[in-house]
Order: sequence, then structure tokens, then C-alpha cells
Amino acid sequence: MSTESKVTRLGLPGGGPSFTAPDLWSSGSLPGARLTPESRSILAEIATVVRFRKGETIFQEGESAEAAFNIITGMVKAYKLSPDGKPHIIGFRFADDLIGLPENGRYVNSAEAATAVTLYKMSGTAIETRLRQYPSLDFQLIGKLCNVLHDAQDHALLLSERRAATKLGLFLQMLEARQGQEGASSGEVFLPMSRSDIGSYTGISAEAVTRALRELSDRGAIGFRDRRHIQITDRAGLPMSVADTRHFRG
Amino acid sequence: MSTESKVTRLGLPGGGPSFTAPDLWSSGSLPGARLTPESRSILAEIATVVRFRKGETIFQEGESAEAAFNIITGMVKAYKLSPDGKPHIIGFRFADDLIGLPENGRYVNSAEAATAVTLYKMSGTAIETRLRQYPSLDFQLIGKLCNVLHDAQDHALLLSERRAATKLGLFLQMLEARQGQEGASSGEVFLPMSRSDIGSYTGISAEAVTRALRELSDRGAIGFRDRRHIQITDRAGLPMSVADTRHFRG
DNA sequence: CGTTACGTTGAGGTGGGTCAACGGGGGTGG
DNA sequence: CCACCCCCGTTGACCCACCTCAACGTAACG
Repeated sequence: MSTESKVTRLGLPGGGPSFTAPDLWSSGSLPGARLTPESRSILAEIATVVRFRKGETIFQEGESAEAAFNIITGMVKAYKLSPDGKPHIIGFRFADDLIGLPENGRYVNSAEAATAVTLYKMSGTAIETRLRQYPSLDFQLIGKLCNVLHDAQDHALLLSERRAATKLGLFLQMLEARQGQEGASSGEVFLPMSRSDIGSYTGISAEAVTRALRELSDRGAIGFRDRRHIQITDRAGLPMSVADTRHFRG
Repeated sequence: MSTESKVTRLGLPGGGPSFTAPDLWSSGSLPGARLTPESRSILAEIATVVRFRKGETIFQEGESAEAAFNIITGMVKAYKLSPDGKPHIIGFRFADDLIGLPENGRYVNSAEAATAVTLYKMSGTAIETRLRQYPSLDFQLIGKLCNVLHDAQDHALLLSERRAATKLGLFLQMLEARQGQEGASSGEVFLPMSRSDIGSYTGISAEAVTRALRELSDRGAIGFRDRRHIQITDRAGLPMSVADTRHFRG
């Protein structure tokens, strides 16, 4: 299923795990500051590089959690199973993101490779040992967790919107912010995932995704370069889709 | 607005902050294990007790985060503002819960006292100092964060459900699990919050909350003792509200 | 070039939003 | 202690946005 290659401490591509960790109370450094070289070398001792092909399952909800992962390249879909058994996407994870954090020894969600991905794989028990030894390390982990938590809360806020166009507007803003971190904020958003995946994340059907994008396009808020590349032409117009369409009463 | 009382290290009611922290990889102890007496006394040094009356704001999204809070008694509503300015409840917090965790020095959501509440208030910079000194302390904090994150993901899963009755079923299950931790799992759920608050949390209107509860009642899944106390009479029947009502095609 | 999955568009049905009206309970002031 | 009031909860009526299904167009893959 997956290829796994042992690497030496010095041989890790990119110099070892590098998930970003914003500050907590002291807002000194910029959001997105990476692990210190020191921390990275500590984690590099226990990291291996693994690869998954598109569509492969990385881990599943409820499984005994033996390792956490740090994405090097590619995109990962994080999902949970609804009570009726259908999967719902709870997040898209990109380079530098940390996935596979457990609770009580078990994964709390599933993860699937949305594209071909390469990951650092770190044994949980080894991480735990290192955390107890190096205070600065888990301090950065706490910051990362706050970041993931923030994402989850934003997702919930998106899901509580009623109109499909508003959901898509927020979704595009989220993607732009993510992609803008690592390049010029060109105003163009890349959608690597399918309409169906977007629907699963935003809580609407794939058809409604198409129609909502068309609505935003008709409204002049966005433009299409192709089906996977969207230009944001009116950034302020994205979230306002609720207020002005609101049907007033006589 | 709020009463604040300095307390000595030994004088803290209950012996100091006591938020629960489940294990990460090593699933040795039960979920809900509290801080060790050692950790609590460390935090007790920097904790004060504060009180808020029902309806008072504890902190607001975007404010400079000077302190984190640990609930002693009462219930707190955590909410965020939608892009259109309306508040959406993202969680209900109870005794032992930790609130006010910041990102980049600012609160990421607002909190309001839903009942009269008493809290431990801990200065952020003091916590940060302690975390750097005592590795075991922030290790427990990491566990707590995973727990909060899990809650946020469950909330998102609830919001992605379409039928109101299913949302309410999941909501009742969540409340029962929370309340069951600290007492006999009597099958009775207490709803301290208003219908409107439930609607805000589940993403539906207050009227729809009433109708969904009635639907569950008609279905035999729940029974009413009064408007705030619900008996769960068919636990398995709560989540199935989607599948069986599903309109089939000919 | 065939096959398959994805994307789009259209038509019809429905769940829940919205508004309106009423009932009930708790708090306040007389 | 009672009267009043205001807010919460409930119920009904109507309508719209989105789900569902179906059909077709299109890109990706061998």
C-alpha cells in the first residue's frame, strides 16, 4: 500500500519535520513560524518518510494510534463517519500540517491521500518520550493544536451558514488564506478537490456547489480561469451574499 | 461587572485548577483524569477566583488575551461572530473545562456566562512561564487541547447533518455523555440553555428545535419530564432519524 | 479511442426558515 | 400577596432554497 523508507537524522529531506506553530500569549513571532532547527533535529531522530498514492487511506478513526504524521507534499482529506455511516470531510490538510493526533490512544478521525502525498511518520511513544524531555518542543505543539482548533471552529462557523453561496464564499476565503501563506496573494484560488468533496466539507450537495459558484460568478465576486482555478475579483462581495439577498417583507 | 478575589495557594476551593486531560498515545488512565495534585498546586500559585453573573461577558473574540479560565461551577456559552455580525454558539462549557486559550495573543472566540459562574483566572504570561518550567504540566495541557478539538469536530459533524431531528439526537447524546461523567447515567438530560441557544448551536431556528424535539417524542425516542428535563427512552433510536425517514423512490 | 468518473444543467418535491399569534412562567413592583 | 409584564416556548401557515433524481457534456485515464 505505502512505501516507507528509513532515513538517517541528517538525511531527511528539508531537514526534518517542520509543522508551523503560532504563539500563544506572547505574540512576538509571526503566525506560521516553523519549528526551531533544534526541535526539528529532535523530531528527525524518530521520523521516517512515507508515501501514499491518491485515494489511499493513511489511518482510520478508532484505530490504535501508533504514529502522527507531518505532511511534506500533497493534500490530505480528513474525514469522520456520520452516525449513518457516510463519510464527511472535516478538513483539507496541506504541507507542514500535523495530522494523526490521538485521544486516549486512538485516532479521532480518518485520513485519505487526496493527491499523492509524502509524509514524515513519527512514532507516538517516541514523541511522548521526547515531549517529556524537551519542554520547548511540546510548547510548540500546543501552539499548533490551538491552530488546528481554530480551523475546526471556523469550519463549524461555515457549516452554520444557511445559504450555499455564503458557504462557498467563506470556503474560498479560507483556501486563499491557506494558499497565500506560501506565495504571493495573487487573488487566484486553486481547488485541488472535487465538487463532491467541497460539498462534503461545506455540508451541501455537489450540484449545489456548482450552482453556488455560478451565483458568485454572476454576482461578479469571482471569475473562472478553468474549473479548478478561480479568480477572486470582489473580495468584499464574498461574504455579503446573505444580507442583500435577504427577502424583505411588506 | 465581576467580583474578583485574591486567594492564597492553600485557600483555593477544591485545591486549585482541575481541568481534565485525557491521555494521548498511552491510554493508561481513564478519560477525565484530572490534573495531578502537583500540577494543581503549581497553577494554584497564579490562580485567582472570579465570578460572573448570568449574561455577563467573560471575554471577547479578538481582545488581547491576558488570562485563561478554568470553570469551577456554572455553564458558559462560547460563541463566535458570523461574517454578518450575528453570534453563533460554538460550544457549551461546564465545570473543569478550560476556556480562553489564545492564538497569537488574542482570544479566538467570545464567552458569556450562561448561568452564574465561578472561575479560576490564570494570567497567560504566568502560565507560559510555568509551562516552560514544568514539562509535565503542558503535557496535560496538550491532552486537554486534543479533547477540545475533538469536541469541535463533533460539533462540525452535527452541523453537517441535514435533518433537524438528527441534529437534536446528536446534541442530546453529547449532553448526556457530558453529564454522565459526573454522576449516574440516569438516562435523563438536563437542558440549562434556551431553545434559541440550542438552535444557535445546532444551526437551526428555535421553532425547529421545538418541532424536532416533538418529532423525537412522537417517535418514542425521548420523553419529557418538563421543558428542561428529557428522558432518553430509546438511545439507539436517536441517531436513526435520517435513515428510516429517508424518502425512497419507486 | 474507449471507458469512466466528474461536472453541469434542468425539473420536481420537501424540510425548515420566517412571520404571526397564543400560552405560560418567572421576576418585578405595587 | 397579587397584578402586571416581558420573555420564552409552542403551534400553525406559507414559501423558498436546496436535495434528489435524471440526462447530458466534458475532462482524465488507460
